This record gives sequence, structure tokens and C-alpha cells, in this order.
Amino acid sequence: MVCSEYKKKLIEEIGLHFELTHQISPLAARIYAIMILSPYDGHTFDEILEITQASKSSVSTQLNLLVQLKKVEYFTKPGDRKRYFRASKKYLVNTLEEHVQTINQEIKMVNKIAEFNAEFNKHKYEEHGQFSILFKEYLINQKKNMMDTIEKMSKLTEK
Amino acid sequence: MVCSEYKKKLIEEIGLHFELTHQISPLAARIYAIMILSPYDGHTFDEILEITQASKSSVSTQLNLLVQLKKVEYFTKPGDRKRYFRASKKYLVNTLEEHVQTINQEIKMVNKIAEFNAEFNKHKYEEHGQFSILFKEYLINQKKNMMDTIEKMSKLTEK
DNA sequence: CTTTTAGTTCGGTTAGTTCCGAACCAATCA
DNA sequence: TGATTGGTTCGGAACTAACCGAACTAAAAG
Repeated sequence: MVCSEYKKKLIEEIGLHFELTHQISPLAARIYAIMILSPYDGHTFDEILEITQASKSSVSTQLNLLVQLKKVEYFTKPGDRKRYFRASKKYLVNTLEEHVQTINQEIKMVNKIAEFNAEFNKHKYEEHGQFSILFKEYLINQKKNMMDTIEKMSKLTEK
Repeated sequence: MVCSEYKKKLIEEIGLHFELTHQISPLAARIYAIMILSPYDGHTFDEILEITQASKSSVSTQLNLLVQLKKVEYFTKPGDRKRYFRASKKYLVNTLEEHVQTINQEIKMVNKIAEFNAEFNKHKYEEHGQFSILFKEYLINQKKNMMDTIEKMSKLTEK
């Protein structure tokens, strides 16, 4: 057996979570979960086939997608044609960098909304503007925390 | 005309954003965007029909969904059978509370992953554990910022 | 040069989402 | 008591997402 019952359960649970938080297909999410719960010496294509019980074509497609998204990377061994897949060593930093993209988008939207309401819904804005300001501060703080964490992680990598 | 060209453009743009960030259908997202860009005296069902150019049945369904999700609320006027819809006055607090739910889920997952890897992928954990710890701290800080903002907003409501 | 290994690509099926129109209901109006 | 207003509910059409199998390719092994 390639995979304990408990690990299978965890893969389902974490896969479900990744589906929602990373906007990827169920199969991609499960493969990503497998990578995160596996050692750095990685899994071969065939092992992933066996664990997921999915078809070669689906695994091929979703695995390549994950590589494109930099969630998964692969390496090879000399004199071995197989590829070994594992979670990208920087996957947490990459996740944080995605979060920064998302929050920048959100800040842009909140500013557009506030601007529009200040001009065209004056009464509403006077009543509600305080919330909007608090929410903007909240977003700025979230972003700062992201950037700080990215920097700390980068320093850890250099060492 | 119920709605300027610029407002229509904004509705599309913000709607697209809401689709992704709130996990709701395109129509629901656009209705929500309309509510946020409109005054507190609200819009009637018919006005929403006109702005979205969608069918009665679709608007009915999605609007009721938004009410269920507490993103939208409605009020009535004495001697008027119509309902007037607007963005829930607490929609920012509600959004933050959803974020807290999400981050709690994420903290749970990260702990499970760290626990599993510490036990079954010892070598990986020793090499990678520092990142995991930083990421946990990051999540705790994000959550703290959310909770603080929720409290500030609640105080603002009381006044 | 044939066979095996390690995948990839393409076309189709199934499952699920999103929206619509038609029929319906309940309250108010004339 | 019909007709109108303000919606809701249901069944289905159109579209999209997710996955599969079969055929294919390119490298290596025999």
C-alpha cells in the first residue's frame, strides 16, 4: 500500500480545502494535498495515479497545471527517465504572493467604491464612510503582514 | 435611465471581483455590486430587473440568496407592497466574520499538515518546519487584525 | 528494429451551473 | 369579483467543468 488510511482521509480533507482556497479542480487539489503530505524525495507519476485512482490523462493535465502555477515542482534522477514530483519548496511564499495580488485587487475595488459613493451617494457615504475607512486600514494591515512574512521567509531561504 | 454608463461599467468590474471573492453566481455578484453602489433608500425588484436585464425568476432567486447570506437586506414602506433592497448595513462586518471562519479553517489545516509531517516526514519537517511556523504566525496575525477591525466596527455601530 | 516505459493529446461523456419562460400565488385595486 | 401588481416556483435549455479512454509520441531497453 502506498498510502495509509489516515493519510487518505487527510488528502480528502485538505483537498477539499484547497479546492475552495486555491480555485483549482478537485483532482488538482488532491494531488497538491498529496505533495504537501509527502517527503521531499517526491512521488512518481505512477504513484500519484495509484493514490488518486484517477486516469493517466487527468493526472497528466492537472499535474502540469500545478507545475505551471508553481505549486508543484519536479526533479529527475540520473539514469532514470521518470519525473519525481513534490510540493514546490517555496509554495508557502508563492501562496503569500498570490494573496498579495488578491489584496491589491481588493484595495483597488474598495477605493473605487468609496470614490463612487462619496460622489454619487453622498448621504450614504457620510453615514457609512467610517466603516469604509476602517476596512481600508484593515486591508493595508493584512497586506503589511503578508509582505513582512514574505521577507522573513526569503531570509530563511538565503541561509 | 436608471443607471449611468460609468455605473454600469463599475457594476461589471466589481461584479466580476465579487464572483471570485464571494463564491456567488455572476448575477448574484452583479446585484450585490448594484446594492453597494446605490443609496440607502434602496432599489425595488423592478429597478434591479431593469439594471441587470435579467429575468424575474433569476433575479428573485439570486436576490433571496443574497438576503440569506446577509449581504443584502430589504425594508418596506407603509402603504407600499413593494420591497426595497439595499446592501446590508453590516455587510463589511459580515464579510470580516466570514473571513474569520475561513482563516480558522486554514489554521486547522496548517496544524494538521504540520502534525502529520512532523510524525511521518521527519526529514522534510526538520528542513521545512521553520516556514510552517512563520506561516502559522502569519495566520494568527491576520486573524487578530480581523477581530480588531470587527470590534472597531461594532463600536462604531453602537454609537 | 521491435518492445517497453513514461507520459501527452484529443474527442467525447457526464455532472453540474446558470439562467430563462411559463405557470402560479397572494395581496391590492377598481 | 375580476384585473393588476409583486413577486415565487418549477422544468428545462444552454453552457461549462471535470474527467475518462484511446490513440499517439519520444526515449530507452532488449
